[in-house]
Order: sequence, then C-alpha cells, then structure tokens
Amino acid sequence: MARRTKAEAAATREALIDAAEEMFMEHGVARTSLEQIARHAGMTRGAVYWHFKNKADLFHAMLDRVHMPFQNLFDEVEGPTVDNCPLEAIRLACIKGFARAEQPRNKRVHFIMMYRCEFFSDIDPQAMQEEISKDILTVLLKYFQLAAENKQLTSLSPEAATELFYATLSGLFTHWLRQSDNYSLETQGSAMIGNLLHLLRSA
Amino acid sequence: MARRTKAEAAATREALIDAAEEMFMEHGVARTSLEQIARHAGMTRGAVYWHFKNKADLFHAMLDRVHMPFQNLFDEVEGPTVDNCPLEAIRLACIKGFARAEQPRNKRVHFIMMYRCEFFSDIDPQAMQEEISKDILTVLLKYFQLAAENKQLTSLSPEAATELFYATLSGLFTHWLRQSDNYSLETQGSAMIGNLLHLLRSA
DNA sequence: ACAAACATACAAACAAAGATGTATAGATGT
DNA sequence: ACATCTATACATCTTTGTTTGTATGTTTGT
Repeated sequence: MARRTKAEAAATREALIDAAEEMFMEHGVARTSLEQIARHAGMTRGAVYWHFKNKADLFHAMLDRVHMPFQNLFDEVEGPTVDNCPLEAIRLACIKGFARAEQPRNKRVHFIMMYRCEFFSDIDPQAMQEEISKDILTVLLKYFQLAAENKQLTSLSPEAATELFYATLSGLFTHWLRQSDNYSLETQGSAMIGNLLHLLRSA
Repeated sequence: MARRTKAEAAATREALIDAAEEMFMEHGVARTSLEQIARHAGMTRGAVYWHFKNKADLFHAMLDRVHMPFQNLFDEVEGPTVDNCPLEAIRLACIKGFARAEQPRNKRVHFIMMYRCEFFSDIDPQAMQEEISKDILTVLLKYFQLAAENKQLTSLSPEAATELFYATLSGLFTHWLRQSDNYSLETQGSAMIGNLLHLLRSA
C-alpha cells in the first residue's frame, strides 16, 4: 500500500479509533496491544504510529469523540417556559443526558473509562471523573440555589440538595453502565430522578 | 536467606500483600510487576511465587483481607430497639459501614478496585461490583418493604425507594473514594443519607 | 497540461526492555 | 534428615518505539 487520499486517511484514523474502542471494551486498555488494534482495523502498527503518538494519544482521541460538558444539556433545554422552574430544568437536562448516554458509542466509551481502564502515562480516570464531577456539581448548585430562592425546595439547603442529587445521579449512571443491557436509563433512570426531584420539591 | 519460623513466614506473606497494596495504589495493578512488589517488601520474586500462584492469586488474597457482606452491618446493629424501625436500622447500618470503609486498608483496597484495576485473567471488577450491588439491593429491599408495611414510607414503592437509596449510597461512596482526603464519610456521608431517609420517611 | 519533486500514508523489520514462569540452589527450623 | 522458605539463574514471550522502505497523492514549474 501507499499513500491514500485525505478522505481515505481520515477514514483510516476513525477506523483505528473504532477498533481501539472495541478491543479496549473486550480486553481492557492495558491488555490490548497496538498490534491487536491495528490488526482488528485491518492495518499494521505503522498506521497507528502515523496517526497517533502512542496508546495514550489514541486513547485521548477516543475520548474526544464523546466529550460533552454538562451545561450544554441545560442550554438545549432552557426556554422561556422553564426559566422559573429550575427543578424542571434539571429534570429535562438529565433526560437529555440520558438520551445521549444511551448512544452506543457514548456508552462504550464511558464503560471503558469505568471498568476497562486503569491509569497509565497521562491517563488518569480518577482525575477525569473528578473533573466531570466538579463540572456537574457547580452547574447543579446554580439551579438548586435558584430553586431555593423561588421557595421551590424543601428544608434542605441548596448545597445539601446538590450533593444528594449528584450522588444519586452518578450512582444511577455507574449502575446502569454495569448492567448488560436490560436496564434503560431513559425510562427507569428518568423515573428515579423524577422521584428524587419530587421528594426535593416543597409541597 | 532461607527458611524462617512459621510466624515469620506468615509475616512475610502479609508484608507481600501490604507491598502489593501500596504498589497497586501508586502505579496501578497492570503496571506493577511482581518484581516491584517483591522489592518493595524487601524480598525477591521467589518469595512471591512461593506464597502465591501468580498476580491474580495475590490480588485475591488482598481482597480477602477486607471482604464484608452488607447484611453483617445490620446484624451488628439490630437490637430489639430498632426492630420496628427499619429506616433507622438502615441508617445505623450505613454509619457502621462508613466507619469500616474509613479504615485505611479498606479504603485503599476499594480505591484500587475502583480506580487502579482493570480486569485480567479471572479478576473482573465489574462483576465483583455487580455482586456487591445485588447483595446490597436485596438486603435494602427487605428493610424498605418492612418500612412500607409499617406505613413509614412515603408514596414511593419499596422497590423504587430501594433503587433510589442504593444509587445514592454507591454514588456517595465512589465520590468519597475519589476525593483525596478532605471528605469524611462518617460526617458528611451520614448527613447525606440522613437527609435522604428523612425525605423518604412518611410525615 | 504534464513531468519532476516532494509529502503523505502506510508496511515491514529491528533492537531493546520488561515481565512471566520455572527450575534449581542454598539456608535454616523442626 | 527433611520439609520449608527464599534467592538466583534462565529461557521465552510480548510489547514498544524506531527506522527504513515504498507506492502513491499532491503540488509546482514551465
């Protein structure tokens, strides 16, 4: 083989990431070699080292395809209708997030992060999760504070409500990830956070 | 060196597991070699291979030192006083569990399971967590059903309450594990599950 | 428009480093 | 004397990073 067109090369790159995803999923990150990834994509390590610096770089590229900050979910939701309904905004944003998470690629990558990857070189799942956690917590706090100002929150402080809600959300998420397939975030997850928000809403 | 007394040999074994814990914690399971573990314990791989079949076997030995089924926490709590107070029993059992989890060795091992280990040979963190999850869910369901029968539960079904509570509990736990040290399960965690149980209690 | 010249996209081969498992030697309690 | 515990030595396998080779796009000069 030899040089391909730009489009073909880009396709190769994507195919390599696809292959990496599948192999990471099946055998774990540490235990899949670049050789295996290349073969699974129908290439050799030459292609891998052309497109990526090393395994960590390939891993980052895989993450980049699915990254989505939490605030975006609210931006998609927030219309004039929910502006004075922060708790409802939270609910709808979560449902949006669930729909995204259920997309196969998103689920696979998050699963890899959670159960198929331990830290190496500059990859540190703990730190990454901590970053996501902070992001979600600050955004949630904003909306729970708004709810408290509007007297829509029970006796709990906005801070306590935020931490409680976040714990539930992340616990739900990891539990869903762990299940094989017989668990739908969009239905059962939405129900759960609906229940929690109901409990948090002042009567 | 050579043969030690039985007690010294047992101490060697423990020291090897201690060393494994520390190295796993620092460098991840996949990226620490048996050589590193042995050296860190002041031994050579000969000692490791005498006491353990291989890395997976050593890993299992490490887990065995901290294993504790969820029901045990209730057994320690349950007196005649809380027999008709299932929600209070849940609260106290959780607090017991938090105290256990805060012990350095327990925290280290759980941290390793969560953030420093991906599956290899017969080690599968996902499956292990799923098993623990099932254990906790069945025990919790028992007590929430009791609470429902005693009319101590809000409108939520026992099943919904169980799933909600479990999600919160596991989310709280992983979030606590991830924090460096500035987060106390016994104080902040107890407060959170206290809040949740308060919301779940019928007025 | 059409070569020459260059850059790109891979494959293939190579060298070095680690890790694993095993086999064996040696020392010491019992 | 013998079983137990640990160190040492060895052979093998895997992975990684690098280098080199090469065919083909792509661009540029004329």
